[in-house]
Amino acid sequence: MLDDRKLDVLRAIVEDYVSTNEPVGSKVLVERHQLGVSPATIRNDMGTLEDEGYITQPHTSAGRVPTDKGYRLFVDKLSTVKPLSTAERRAIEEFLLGAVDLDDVVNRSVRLLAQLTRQVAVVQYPSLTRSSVRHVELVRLSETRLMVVLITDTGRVEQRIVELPKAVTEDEVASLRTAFNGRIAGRKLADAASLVTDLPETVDPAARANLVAVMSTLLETLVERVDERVALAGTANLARSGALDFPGTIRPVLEALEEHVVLLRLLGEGTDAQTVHVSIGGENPHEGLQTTSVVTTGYGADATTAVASLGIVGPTRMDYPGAMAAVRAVARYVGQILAEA
Amino acid sequence: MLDDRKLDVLRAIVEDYVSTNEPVGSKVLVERHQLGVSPATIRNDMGTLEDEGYITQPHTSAGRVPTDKGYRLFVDKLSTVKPLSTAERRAIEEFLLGAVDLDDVVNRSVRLLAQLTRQVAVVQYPSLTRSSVRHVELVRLSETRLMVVLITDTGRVEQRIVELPKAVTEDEVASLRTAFNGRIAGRKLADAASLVTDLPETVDPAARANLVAVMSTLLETLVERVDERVALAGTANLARSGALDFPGTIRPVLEALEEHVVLLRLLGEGTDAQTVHVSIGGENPHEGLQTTSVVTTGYGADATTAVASLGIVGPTRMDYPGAMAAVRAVARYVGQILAEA
DNA sequence: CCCTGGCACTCGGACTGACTGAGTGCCAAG
DNA sequence: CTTGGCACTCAGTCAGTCCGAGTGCCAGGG
Repeated sequence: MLDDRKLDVLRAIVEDYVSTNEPVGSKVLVERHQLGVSPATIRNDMGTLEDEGYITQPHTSAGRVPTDKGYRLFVDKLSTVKPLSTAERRAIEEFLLGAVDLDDVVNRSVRLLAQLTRQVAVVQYPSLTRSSVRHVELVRLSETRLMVVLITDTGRVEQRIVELPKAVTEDEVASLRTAFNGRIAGRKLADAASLVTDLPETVDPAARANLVAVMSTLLETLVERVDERVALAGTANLARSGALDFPGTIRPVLEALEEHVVLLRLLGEGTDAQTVHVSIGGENPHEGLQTTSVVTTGYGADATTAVASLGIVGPTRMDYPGAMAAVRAVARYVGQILAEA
Repeated sequence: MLDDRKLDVLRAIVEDYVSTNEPVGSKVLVERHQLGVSPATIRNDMGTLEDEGYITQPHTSAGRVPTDKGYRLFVDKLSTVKPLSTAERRAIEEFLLGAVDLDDVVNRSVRLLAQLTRQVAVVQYPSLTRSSVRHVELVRLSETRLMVVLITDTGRVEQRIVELPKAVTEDEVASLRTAFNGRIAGRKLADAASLVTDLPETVDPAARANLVAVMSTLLETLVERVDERVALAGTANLARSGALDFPGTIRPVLEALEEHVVLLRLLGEGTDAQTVHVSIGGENPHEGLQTTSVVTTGYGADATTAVASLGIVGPTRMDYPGAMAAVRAVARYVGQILAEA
């Protein structure tokens, strides 16, 4: 059905269209690429490509434009990941090395990614449940108020204030602190929940009531913590090509990007640190993102287990090889930095 | 120069233009408002208003549109702050009361403000330097690494990891902790810096080297902490009226909004918790915001001292009375919530 | 002195029709 | 299977026309 030349034609169409933003016709196609045949032949090929649904023409007397399906084929079969230039690599490295803490790492990454791809960049903070506990700190604010501070190995710090049902002394807090840290430090947060539950048996029964309160707060922090944080940058890039890439207005896209729930769902697709996940146009779950493509991948301290995801959002007319390369590269560097911290 | 009727005319022009988004002519003006005179008279008034630079016409055969100067006069002299409906007040209250921690308060506020005004909302996190210290916690991560956690009375928590020049024991950390907290808890962060400096005299000289390291980190946190955080919401509102309000593209505006430095500078203008500050069009320092207006005010636990600012950014063609009322109301509620926490 | 109605003028926006050129689909021949 | 030729379609552009909103100005009246 689709012989090699037709695939070449499709690739050429995608590449030309991405770079020129204009429907591409048979004539310029043979001029710009060495296809070795005449425009008429290309026209025939384009005809079958259109029949198969890979390309379409905006109106009768215009050239062809790739469809979502066409981009999909291009991404899956026709494109090779474009390696970044050494200059780019060095820029990434330098830029990220200056980071002082986790917030800074995330912020720098997201800006960097936006700048590299000239698209909207999204970086998820390292997930709590997928990180391990480095330390739990209990701070006695008053007799009945305790601040629980959770520090993970990815450098993330979360705190919650607990109202205690019963007053505690500084000493009691100290013993709780030791008990907790002895138990769950170094464990995955997901496991920590169960470890905490059977802790009460081993401690002074007098402190039990308070313990339960603290425990439930901890659990709440890690389970009910749906508000996983994300950082966003480069929204101005959406307005770059005028309204050329988006039908009428970028409003629905901006709205979708403001819903962190939506973003997290997008990022959820690419939890694997090895592969780069691409979601094109209509493949996206969210209504407002039907005209966009999303390129994501996971990142983490080691290559196998991802602690979170990052990626970009842009028009379907996007430089996929470049975007995929940038996303992958930034993910690797971020993972590396996390591993060092 | 400008008698009462001319001012009435200006007010009418601003109000009509804001609601219809169309240049307003003399005829519709007398139809929609009870001015008691004929269109011809209005035309004369409009003529002088134009001579004075308060209004302008986009092209010859069109109606008039307010200039920045016109909006300025309107805001200063002609508008009365529109009180919010009780339904709106209740909505604000309900929405903010559900907040669980500082992050939540800020996020809810910014979304609420965006929704109320249908503009871009900006909320600054309570400033570190203007808050007081509730507690300083030192966590010994390893022999030479210490985590410093700073908790303010506004509920903000900041942490930094310090590399110590010399190993410390758990006991030494404990004594440092007590020394710090006895010294600076309850003081303004701005004062804390000086209090810490003369601390060394009173402590075990052996711990000095470490102390200096910790101290400088603390200072760094509060002084060099230029990266005051801000939350942003409602950017999709910029794309609402198409490109009607912004010449060509909203890109420069989006770009400006991504620069947190710019945002902070905008918010810096309105540090007073009593008054609402309005900056119109060309009055804005930043290039990309020449076509926007900014409405800000300070907020804080009590009415006199503001710990941070919040506000909105929108096109100069904006419902100023409504925006000012919403900004003020949200600021008050946020202040109230902070006072309770 | 100010207000008013009348009138000529300007000019953007909408509509029309003609033309151009890019691009296609199809067909018959190599 | 490829190719050149040809008729066809249609978006975009340009010029011309018309309409109406809105203005500025002026002379007359309270």
